[in-house]
Amino acid sequence: MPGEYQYPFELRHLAYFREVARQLHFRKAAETLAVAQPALSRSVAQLEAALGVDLLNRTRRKVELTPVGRAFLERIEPLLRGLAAVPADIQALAGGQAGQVRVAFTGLAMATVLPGILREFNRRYPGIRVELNESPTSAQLNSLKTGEIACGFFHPDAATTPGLATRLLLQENNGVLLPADHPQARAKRLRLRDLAGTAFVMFPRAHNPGFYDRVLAAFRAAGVAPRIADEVWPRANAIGLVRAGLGATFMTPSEAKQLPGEVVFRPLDGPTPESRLVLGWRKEASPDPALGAFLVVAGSAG
Amino acid sequence: MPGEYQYPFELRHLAYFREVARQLHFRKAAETLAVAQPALSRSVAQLEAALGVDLLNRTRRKVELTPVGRAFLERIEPLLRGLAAVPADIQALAGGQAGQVRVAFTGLAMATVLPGILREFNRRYPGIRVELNESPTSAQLNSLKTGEIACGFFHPDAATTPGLATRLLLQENNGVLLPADHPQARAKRLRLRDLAGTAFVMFPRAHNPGFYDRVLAAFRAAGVAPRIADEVWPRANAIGLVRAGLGATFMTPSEAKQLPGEVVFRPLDGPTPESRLVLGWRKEASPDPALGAFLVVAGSAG
DNA sequence: GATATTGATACTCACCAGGCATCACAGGAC
DNA sequence: GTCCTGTGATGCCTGGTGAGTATCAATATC
Repeated sequence: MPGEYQYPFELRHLAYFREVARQLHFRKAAETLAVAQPALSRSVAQLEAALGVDLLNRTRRKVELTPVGRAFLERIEPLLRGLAAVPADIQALAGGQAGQVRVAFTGLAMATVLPGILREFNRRYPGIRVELNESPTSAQLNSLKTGEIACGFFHPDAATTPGLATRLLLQENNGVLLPADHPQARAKRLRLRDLAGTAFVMFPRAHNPGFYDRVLAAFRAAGVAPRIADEVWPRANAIGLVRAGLGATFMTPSEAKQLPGEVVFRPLDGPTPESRLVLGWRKEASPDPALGAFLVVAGSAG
Repeated sequence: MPGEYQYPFELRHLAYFREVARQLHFRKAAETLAVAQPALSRSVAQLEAALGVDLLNRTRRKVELTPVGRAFLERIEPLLRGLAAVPADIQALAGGQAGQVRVAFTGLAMATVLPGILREFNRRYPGIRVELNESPTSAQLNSLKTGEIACGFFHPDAATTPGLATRLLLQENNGVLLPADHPQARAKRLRLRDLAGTAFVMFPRAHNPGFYDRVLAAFRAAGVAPRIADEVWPRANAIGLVRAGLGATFMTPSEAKQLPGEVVFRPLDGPTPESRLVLGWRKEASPDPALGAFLVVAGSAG
């Protein structure tokens, strides 16, 4: 039956036998093990009795392994070594000194807060590996629920998912990113209605319906019919399309700071959609220590 | 310090925890383990205390693994499975139902008793693998001393090596194996002096000086000067050389029975060297059980 | 043959794993 | 709300056993 206690020995027996097998000398092995020699003799004898097998050949003057004893030793040694390493590894894991965090992010996060957080995190927790995956908000919410990711940088919708904790990292009104040769590229400040007729590069609505709808609402408020040219993902490609002159796109000032030339960023006066970036994770009784470490760093950097 | 007892837990703790982690239910796990629930609770609590880490998250209504607990479980499961398999494997080994025997042999053995022994051994001990190596007598004696082989079929010299047990398997006077077109091939019986001038194929003297010298002694007794054409090893090649007409060679009747045509075997009257084949192994306090099984079969077949 | 070395044995003790009884708490039923 | 049931933890006691001390028995060395 699986699960039933099935070991005719304890680790003590195995470790004692191993030491005797190494030294082939009960007294010396007993000293190494910090135990009295009779206790060692009995423990090994018990092990042999439990297995129903002779492991050692004792004359009064010398001890040697039987062939079966040698085979037994070879079998248990790697297992004992494996078990010996477990406590330290687990403690490192629990102390947040080892392990991994799976993190999802959107393009905005990568263009703003994420690089700094990662740099700081790697400095403070070199033992923890961070697994990064760009992923739209909607997919992140799913992955959080299934446990596929430990936390995610995403754009919060109106409805907060229960069981999820979030921390606001960024909240900015969007401006527009224009090709350098756009007619309005000279203007220092713009309003949405100045951009009637300009094609916009968006992302698929399902990825973040909240923001998508705020964009449409801003157009409506400005009395302009939106012209959506392409929907593209991931985010970096949208910037590429703007750079290629295919259209404009919405962008926060923080993100725009990172961009090299050939495109111009202009803030928008009047109605303009707002972007919010949050870091979200599951509320849990015993959070993953590696995640805990990540949250600390992300919090102090935010 | 290597060798010191370094485990903050016993197998019991690990097996108990594993069962609780599987069922996520202390009472059910306790039943499976045939132990009372309080004992199980305390054992797991001890394990957590020893590691200084929370492995389980207990509310009064449900139990779940912490992330660290999951990592711990994943670490110990393969090790526990490995240890669980050890006793049965070792007992099979000790019972001679598994394992391997390294066996060396000379050409004479392979041409006479060895195939039958192997057939019978494989039938009776299908779990034991036999590792075979053709090897001259002198090399076998060395390999026996070093433990490189468990037993060997070889040709005993006058001096028996101490610590070695042997069993005589074959003792026959040699005849000669002649090419089919040899002048004396028609004669039913021969004496050594009839073969004066015939070239003989031998083996390097160092491989079995005892027999080599008995050959020379037989020539001397017959008043014939030996003519050694080639020295070749392994044995099968000598027969090939005879078949090719390059010379004659000494051979026992048992071995000659196995040979197909193009060569003729003739017994020798008068002085003729004697071949002895023995099976030899180290005398040991605790012999390898796989070897023991092999010796039993080889004994009943001999 | 005397001596030293070494593993096994006898005896005792202290510890602790395990059992039983019970508690404390959380959910569900109504 | 109240009761009931199911759950893991706690308190207490006992039997088993691992470990220590003293000693024995056997063998190799001189």
